[in-house]
Order: sequence, then structure tokens, then C-alpha cells
Amino acid sequence: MSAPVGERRRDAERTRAEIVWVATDEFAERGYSGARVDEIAARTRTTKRMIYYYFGGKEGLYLAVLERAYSEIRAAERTVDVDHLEPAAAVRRLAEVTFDHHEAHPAFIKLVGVENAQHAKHMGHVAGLVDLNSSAVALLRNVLERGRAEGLFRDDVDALDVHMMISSFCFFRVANRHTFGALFDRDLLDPARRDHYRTMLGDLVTGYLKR
Amino acid sequence: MSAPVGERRRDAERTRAEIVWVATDEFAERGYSGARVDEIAARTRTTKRMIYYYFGGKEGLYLAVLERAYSEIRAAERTVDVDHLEPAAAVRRLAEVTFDHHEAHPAFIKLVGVENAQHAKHMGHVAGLVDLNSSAVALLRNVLERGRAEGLFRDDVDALDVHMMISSFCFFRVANRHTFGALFDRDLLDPARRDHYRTMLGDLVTGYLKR
DNA sequence: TCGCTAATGTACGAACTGGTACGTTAGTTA
DNA sequence: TAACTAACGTACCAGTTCGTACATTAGCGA
Repeated sequence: MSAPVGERRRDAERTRAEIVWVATDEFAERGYSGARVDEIAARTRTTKRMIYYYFGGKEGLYLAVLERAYSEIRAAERTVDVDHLEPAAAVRRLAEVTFDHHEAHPAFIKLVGVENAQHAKHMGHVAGLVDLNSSAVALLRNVLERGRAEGLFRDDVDALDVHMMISSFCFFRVANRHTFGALFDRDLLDPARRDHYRTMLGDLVTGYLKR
Repeated sequence: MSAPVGERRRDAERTRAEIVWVATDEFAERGYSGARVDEIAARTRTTKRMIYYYFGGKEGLYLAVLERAYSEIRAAERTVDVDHLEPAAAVRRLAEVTFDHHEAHPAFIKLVGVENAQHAKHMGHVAGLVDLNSSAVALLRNVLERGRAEGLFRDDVDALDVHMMISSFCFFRVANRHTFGALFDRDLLDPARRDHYRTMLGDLVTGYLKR
């Protein structure tokens, strides 16, 4: 925020963070092979040398980017408190949180696409990722269990399937907005239609769960 | 199929087709910038020179790939005949066709991802694409209209929204199978679960439409 | 205040990669 | 059958891009 121009300051943490920040945007926007190490360096206040100093290379930097991106979701997901809501409302709330999160983090969505394009071969190298996402599904599993116990939900639904259903809708809306817009002349991210889609997702999921 | 090795044959059409075929796979697998012109040439029975001769360059080749990929869906979609089915069954049938098509054409799904990564900037250059996809939605619109007229469906649903809903599910399952598998240890394309997901999609959509 | 090391900057190289100049051959047509 | 053109192959270039060798400085601890 206040780095004196032309003066050399030593601040390892800031340098690291700034590199990861810029790289996130660059990898998300241009893909793994499309991203240029020189370009990332140019957009930071430091040099390419630092990327190799801190991250070893392009791949190491990409790994750091993936790790940070996923840690940020974790923080967002933790804010959800659904225990005091009735089952249907809780499911709807969870879907909305995913909906909002996807919309607010297009760069993350793009990274998911980039990682899939590489058959998720880097994901295994990011520690704690699995536990992280599993816990998110566990939350949903509990709600479904409650709904079943109260006789409100079908008893043949799997939490992971519901999670997939919710993610599909939210992911597609953000990830494919360009081709969808080009083909059907409809901007899926138009703010005027935001509430419509949010409600639609809730209806879709709760409608599926009701017995 | 029977090109004599080491012998020079002139067959413009075959050469063109083979280049596009290989390039489809290469662009889908490695993305636009990740794909290598030399690599594509090496995997054909001709040389890099021919790519420039027929397509002008990397971008021209990519355009040809996009065009062919979309034309192939058109053919598939035309096989659907839903007029003799009752509305709910017709919608389910349309969803299943999309489901099957996505599963059978992973390279196409990847190309959609690649094109979105580039903000769909090439799509406009492929003639007839918009009409093509619009007609697919028109089919769905007719069925929904029938359902509404018979008092079976809600009257506030938009055909394009339903199309999006269906595509989301099918697209996600194929496009994100790698990260999903890595995070949750579930293979979304496991043949043993195929029918389950197909039925689930049908239930999901028809459930949403019912009033 | 004087080293000592983490942190940073500069310059450069080797390999890669899209693209092209130029030569050659197959098949058609006058 | 001679000439002409579409189709094809070879060799190469110029720009790019990841990575590194080497020089330099900031700030901390003795």
C-alpha cells in the first residue's frame, strides 16, 4: 500500500503475497501454460528472480496459488450456521452460500477449470484440501439427516449428490457465461437476474428433496 | 484408412480432415496456448506446412475445430423426436439426450471450457452457431408450452433457464470430474453410477417444472 | 559498527515455437 | 505428352519464455 518507489525495501511476506495475488489472476485468466512468468513478475513490484527464489518455478507458484484459493473458501464456508433453521430452509441457505461464493470469486472458478484441464494432477500436492471439502459436505449430510428424521425429505438422497447438484448450477453460471451469452444472448451474471437464479436454485434443490 | 506409407498421395480432403481431427483432441486436451502446432502436425500423416496451407495458422485451425465440433452436436440433436411424448416424458427425454451427448463427447466439453477461458472471442467467427443452438432451445420451448397448456407445468418457467439447468448438470459431471474425484473420491463418470445420475437429472428437472 | 545472510536486482542463455522461404511432386488438362 | 497448378516436404528463422549465474543491498545480531 505504501511502498516507496525506487527504494529497496525488504519485506519477504509482502513480496510473497503480492506474487501469489498477481499469479492467481494470471493463471485464472490465461491458464497454466498461457500464464507467463515474466508477465506475472512485471505486474508485481518485484522481479522474476523472486518467483524462483520463493516458489522454485512456475509450477511451485501455481501450487501456492491453488492452496491459497482453497483456503479462502474454507473461511467463507465456516460462516454458515444452519442448525437453527428447519431442514428445507437450511438446504436453501447452503445453496445460496455456494451461489454467492461462486459469483464473488470468478478467479477461483476459473482455477477449478484450469486444474481440471490438467486432470487435477496438482491437487494432491495441496495438503488438507480433501478434509476441507469433506467437512463442507458433512454439514449438508447432517441437514439431510434431520430432514429425513422429520419425514420431510426423501430417504434415498445422498449428500454428495446434492452437493454436486448445487455446485453444477453455480459453477456453470459463472464458468460458461461467455459461450452461453454468445449463443443465447443472455448474460447469466446480469445483476437484474441474480435473484431469479438464486431463487431458482433453491426451488430446484428443495423440490428434489421433498418426498 | 489405407494410405501407403512412404508414398506421396494427393488427397486434400483427407489431409484437411485428419488435421482437424487431431487438432480437436490437442486443443481440448491442452488448451489453446498449450496446444503445439508442431505436435499436431507430428500426429498427422502430413506436415506442419499443411496446417498453414489449409488453415492459415494456429487460430484458423482452432476455428475450424470449433466449427466441426458444434456441427456434430447439431446432427445428434436432430435425432430427437419428442412430439409424440407427453410433456414430462419429453422433457426427461431431452435431458437424457444432453446427458448422453455430454458423456459421449468429452473433447467437446473441454473445448467449451477452452472457449470460455478466452471469453468466447472466437465463437462469433463461426457462422450459423447461434441459429443452431437457438433451435435446440425452441424445441424445449414447445414442450414446455404444451405442458403449461395441459395444466401440468408451472407457468413461470423459461425454456432457456431449463436448458441451462440441464446443461449445468451434464457439463459439470464431465468437466469437473477430476477435481471432484480428487476432493471427494467419487468418480462421476463411473459406469455403475451412470443410470443413477441420469435418473436424478430427470427427476430434478421434471420435479422443478411440476406445479 | 561491523560483518553476515536473507532478500533483491540485472543480464543473459538455451530451448522452444509459431511462422515462412523455397523446392518438389502428383495429377489434370490442353 | 508437355505444361501447369494444387498439394506437399524440408530447412530455417525470429521472437518468445523458462530458468539461472552473478552482483548488490538491507537489516539484524554480535
